[in-house]
Amino acid sequence: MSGRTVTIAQVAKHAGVAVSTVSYVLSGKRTISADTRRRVLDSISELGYHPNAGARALASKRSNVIALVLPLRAGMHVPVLMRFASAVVTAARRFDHDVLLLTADEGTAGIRRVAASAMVDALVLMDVELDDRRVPLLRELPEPSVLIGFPAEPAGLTCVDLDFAAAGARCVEHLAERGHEEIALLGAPSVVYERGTGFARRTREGFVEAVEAHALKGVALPCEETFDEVHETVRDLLLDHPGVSGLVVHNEAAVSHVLAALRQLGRRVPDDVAVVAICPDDVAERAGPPLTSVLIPAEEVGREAVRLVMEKLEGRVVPDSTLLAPILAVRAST
Amino acid sequence: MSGRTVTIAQVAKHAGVAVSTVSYVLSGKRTISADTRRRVLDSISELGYHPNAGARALASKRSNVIALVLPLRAGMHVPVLMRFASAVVTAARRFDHDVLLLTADEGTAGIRRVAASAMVDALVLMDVELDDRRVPLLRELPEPSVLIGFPAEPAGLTCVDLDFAAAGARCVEHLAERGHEEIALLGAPSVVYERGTGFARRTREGFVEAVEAHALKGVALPCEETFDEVHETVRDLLLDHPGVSGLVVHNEAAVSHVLAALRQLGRRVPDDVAVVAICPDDVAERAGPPLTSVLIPAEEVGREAVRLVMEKLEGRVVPDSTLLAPILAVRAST
DNA sequence: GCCGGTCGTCGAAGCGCTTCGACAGTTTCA
DNA sequence: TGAAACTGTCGAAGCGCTTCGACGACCGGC
Repeated sequence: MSGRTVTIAQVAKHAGVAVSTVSYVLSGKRTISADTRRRVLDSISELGYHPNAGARALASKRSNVIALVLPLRAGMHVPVLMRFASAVVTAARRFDHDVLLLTADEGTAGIRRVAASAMVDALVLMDVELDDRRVPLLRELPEPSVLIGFPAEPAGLTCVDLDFAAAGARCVEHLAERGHEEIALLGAPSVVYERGTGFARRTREGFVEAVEAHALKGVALPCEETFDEVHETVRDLLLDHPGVSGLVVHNEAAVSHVLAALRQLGRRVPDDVAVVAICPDDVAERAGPPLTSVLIPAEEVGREAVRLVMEKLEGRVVPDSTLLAPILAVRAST
Repeated sequence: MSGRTVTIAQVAKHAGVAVSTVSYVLSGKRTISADTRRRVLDSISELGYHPNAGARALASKRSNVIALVLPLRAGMHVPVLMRFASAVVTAARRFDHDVLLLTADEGTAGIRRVAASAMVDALVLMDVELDDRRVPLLRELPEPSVLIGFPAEPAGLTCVDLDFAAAGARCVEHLAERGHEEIALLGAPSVVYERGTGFARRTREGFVEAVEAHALKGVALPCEETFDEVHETVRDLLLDHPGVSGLVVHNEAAVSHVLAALRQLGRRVPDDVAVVAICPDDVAERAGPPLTSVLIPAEEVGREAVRLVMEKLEGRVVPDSTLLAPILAVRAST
């Protein structure tokens, strides 16, 4: 309410105290008597006071904003990204911070800019690649940062992710428990492996190791995302490995095509072929039939990333690596 | 370069000029001799100077940040959202602005907060509903705003969107040209219509009107998003309306299920049933078969929204309503 | 050769906030 | 019963930037 912007000076005058007293009421950095505090808070709400973010940042050297750097490249699981982003915003708000959105197409320049101009106090980066150009920059930046995903050399960085190797292994275990002896992994498009994206490779490694550990026969293939290519991949797979009775699909965009292809090839799920997916829950539930899946815990990862970056802002030491355990939800497909 | 933050004062000293001169070089608001300008710019890059955003905002009353308010509710086309967001960020950078990300779960409080604290100069809101609680707030806010989507009462607001009515009509026209006489629209889940989301209704209206205009038989149905529900909807549709030979699908998540259902029901696309979708291009291309579609021009809408909000920031008058014309891409499905 | 106009630059006054040091007034406890 | 230690509050000094008014220097016109 009231004409134009309300300043702390007006609040102070209205409450009959000094400007600094208002500031201390707000920050709690010095003790203020209950009586004074009341009066100040009353004035604040009566006048509709909101501290000016710029002035606050200038004086305190804290902007209360964190940067969220999104990838937005080919081959990404866009809906998952969105859920990460949403989780990050929500979590940041809990720490009284806002989120500045950066896209990767500005490259390292954007990161440097927002850090150097003190627009943000800290950074959260998504979809980090094994050999990520932004990593060296982060190391030399004074602002704390947290990565979602793992680069090849994560020493000295703080990284969070689903434990994809464990997720791959968990799927294999599940199929082994169900008695399948020959299984296959349909993964990301080959370009994603070539780019060195960590999660795709780690899932495959977990798959391969678990296959060996359980003495199964297993094959891991990349998988493109158009219907025709998926159909071809599935057909060739079933021809080349007729004994395959279990499928792990780690490719959100291809999931429904895989199911359609199996249907068309006359394979019933789960009677002829069991299918486990690594994908968001809603995709698994929406599929026909609903898929047994390891969910990608976007909310949890986002929340954890924010928690870690806030810890670092407080100057506390946090673990270099945080791997979230996979959770398998059993549905109709196995 | 150099130890800790570089200020404008250090640049001024290094270049042998006054602080204000450096400022004018940067802003171009007063004429500066070529010689002085050179020296200042050299000092800036030598010292690695980046203006402090907080100080700048405080002194100039401009934060050079716009807020992007995302919905993140059930029934949303998440990948489309992401592309909007990305387009908005890219466009904003072109105007030398950054983007603060807000999610709707903070409600109107978040909008009020970032506006009142001068964190942002302007706002862009996505996925506006017909009866949106945020709209009254926007009207009273001094900061300019642009909506992506249309509320019931758009007077006095600035709104941008794909012309969904025209898109629905365009699909009908296309099917009519191909000689289909009985067609159907599979739309959003019914909850989306009930919520009063504009784009779903407008597509349906465009569809219905065009059906009449072309003297066709037509039926419009909501469409859920799980495989089983889609399958049922399609089956019932073909039973109840055996003459239907053309389908318009305005539901991104259901598109691949519709195709799978048709396949399972023994209908060939496009020989038995022609399918036109209103969805992002990549979904249409990835489908089997690739779909004739009206693309959702996310990039263009985002860019246009930013352009409009910048115009308003400059104090210029802009049209209340901007409808982007639909573009139909013909592919294998019709 | 003098006057009114640019042109290019400077100095200083804020912008609204945080935070430090100071200082009455109260307790606490040797 | 004083010195020491708190408590609660104030005033003022910035934080780094933009912007306004001022002011020499230089220009052209009469």
